[in-house]
Amino acid sequence: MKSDTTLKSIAKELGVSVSTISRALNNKSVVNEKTREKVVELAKKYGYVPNEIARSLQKCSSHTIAVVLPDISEVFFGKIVKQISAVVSAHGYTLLLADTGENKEQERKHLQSLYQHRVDALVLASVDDEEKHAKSFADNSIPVIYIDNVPEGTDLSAVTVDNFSAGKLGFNRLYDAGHRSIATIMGLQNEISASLRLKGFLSGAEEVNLPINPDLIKIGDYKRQSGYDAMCELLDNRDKSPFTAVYVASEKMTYGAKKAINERGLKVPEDISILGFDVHNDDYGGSQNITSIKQPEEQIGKKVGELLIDALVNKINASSQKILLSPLVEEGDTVSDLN
Amino acid sequence: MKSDTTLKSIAKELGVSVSTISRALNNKSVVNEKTREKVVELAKKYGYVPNEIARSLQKCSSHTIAVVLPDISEVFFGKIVKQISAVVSAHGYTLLLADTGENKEQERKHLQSLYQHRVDALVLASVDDEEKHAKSFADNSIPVIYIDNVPEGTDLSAVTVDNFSAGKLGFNRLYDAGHRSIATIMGLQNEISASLRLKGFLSGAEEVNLPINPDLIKIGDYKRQSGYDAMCELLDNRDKSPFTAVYVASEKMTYGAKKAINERGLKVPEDISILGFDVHNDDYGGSQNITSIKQPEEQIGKKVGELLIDALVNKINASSQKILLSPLVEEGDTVSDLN
DNA sequence: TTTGTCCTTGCAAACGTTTGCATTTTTCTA
DNA sequence: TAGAAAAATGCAAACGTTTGCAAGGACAAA
Repeated sequence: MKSDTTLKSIAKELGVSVSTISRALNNKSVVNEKTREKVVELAKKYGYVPNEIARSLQKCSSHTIAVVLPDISEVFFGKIVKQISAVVSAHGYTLLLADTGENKEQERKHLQSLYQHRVDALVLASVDDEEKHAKSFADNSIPVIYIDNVPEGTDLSAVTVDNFSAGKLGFNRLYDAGHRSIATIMGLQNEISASLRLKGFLSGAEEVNLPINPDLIKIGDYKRQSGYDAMCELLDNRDKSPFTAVYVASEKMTYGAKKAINERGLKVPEDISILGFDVHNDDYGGSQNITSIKQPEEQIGKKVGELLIDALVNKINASSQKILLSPLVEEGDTVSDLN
Repeated sequence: MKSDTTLKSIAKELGVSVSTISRALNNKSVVNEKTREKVVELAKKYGYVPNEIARSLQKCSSHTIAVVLPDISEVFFGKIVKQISAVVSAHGYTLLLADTGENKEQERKHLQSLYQHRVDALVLASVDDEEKHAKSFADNSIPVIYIDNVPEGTDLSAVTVDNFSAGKLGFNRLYDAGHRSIATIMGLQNEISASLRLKGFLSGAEEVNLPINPDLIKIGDYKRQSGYDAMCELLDNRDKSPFTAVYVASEKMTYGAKKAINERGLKVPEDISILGFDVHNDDYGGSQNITSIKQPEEQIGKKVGELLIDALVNKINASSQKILLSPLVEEGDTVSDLN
């Protein structure tokens, strides 16, 4: 590969015009077969690699898709990115990745920079309460797809797990197993996804006319420590507010909660049942698989990729698609059946 | 933000030349202060965003860094990417990410495509046994930095944990705790990093004149299942080839091995001590923290970022830097002290 | 007033492509 | 063999910047 070989240099060597070289290499329009052969041969000899930047400028398309995430080291996002990459790279697109560190300001900076790079599309897991920065991509007809945290009432497209259903499914899984005193540890309620999960959970309870003791609802920040702390509070209050099961709404909080239970010498699921959220048992070191409500990351990533290809390659401009994927129950050994 | 506002359109509106607009906005060369103000004001009014593609073409620099990995959903890589992103984005660089799925052909395709995008640098965790594809970046004076798996005797730069030391450190940790029959589960020996770890392990044993029973050396493929399988074999042979501790050379195999032990009703560390590798206890759900040899991901990523900035921004062209970072022991509760 | 200096601005080329249109060459038909 | 149709090629503009060089104007010193 040589980056200093250009259409021009090949043209000069061959004594033909640049246009001919371009056409020969892109085998689009008609070029004399003998000419083409000579061109191709020479291009190979010199290791010609087209300059995508020049191409982008000319075509007004960078063949590039921005992916903006709060934390790429989270397995959840990693798996999604992996799928998106697989789908779009098959169509010649490359990912521009930005990690915002869950910081609103960083997110805005990255968006600005990516806009400057004239990305063809944007996939965004936002931590920003304002939508306008993402919106301005769409205003310039750059497709935007939200994942994970979808602003309420947005016009933009989105692919996520159905968080309301996930909350309800969690409640039902425990209720169906005979649990009637159910605690929960949910995420920060200023995030849409978290608040939907709680709503779903409560709605499940309401449907079966089971009152939920407010003392059994704890809020954490998704980190392991907060799951641990919340669980400790629940356990401390167990005399006053007893419970037989807990639904923990994030992977790391689930681990923290389990740790708190084990530390007190209680057994899972004999003493307390745990239903986790999005636990990656495959990657996980426990001897016991945790029953959990799973987000279908592979599906999310794949769907995002497909929407992107639809928009960019097939030029289908379905404005504002809202894809809600169903959560699943992944069975493990941490929920006991009281029936 | 508007992408259809260009230097030209602002120039026309203001009745001055494009050059002046460019200079005013880049506040490089001298421009009349009043002119600059007018330009800046108009640029803001129209939401002008420079076209990075045009800029790249002109400057022969895309402000873009390629990161090519076998599996972005691995926490190890995720953490590295996060750090690299943090360092380089502060200097205006953006990451182009490619996930090869541990597939040599995919890796080559991605490299080709990234080369085409004229990235300014390449960070590569390779699964390719041939070095030439990466080499051709360097041949065109594009800095290349290997991470994780560094080809033996390469001319290119590299930042990794010192795998030999990691192997030795693992042995010593167990030996110092009084263990004398030490098993190990290592990675596939065609990968340099894995073979170095084994060499380090054996070298540690040799230094203290402790013979290692070859039956106690197992090879896995880094996945959880293979750790489980290898451990089962070790346990099945325990009568013939007894051992009190095992050093498992990857995170997921560590989990698998622990599971195998627990399933047989054996206790860690009372019956068997486990020393893991690169276990992320923070993210991990076990009630017991696993003692392990840690790769300093944050350091790796940070160092890679710094080398990139040195090369790209500070124009220090130190050819072929080999950075070996020291592994650490992260103490947990899975190695018993026999002294 | 002249000369020279400095400040500000414009011109035009360059970066490497693609592509509509015009032009040349070839091939075919009558 | 002329003429037309078809095929192959070239020309030049365009994409949106940056930047070396030159030119213009203002102003001060002589």
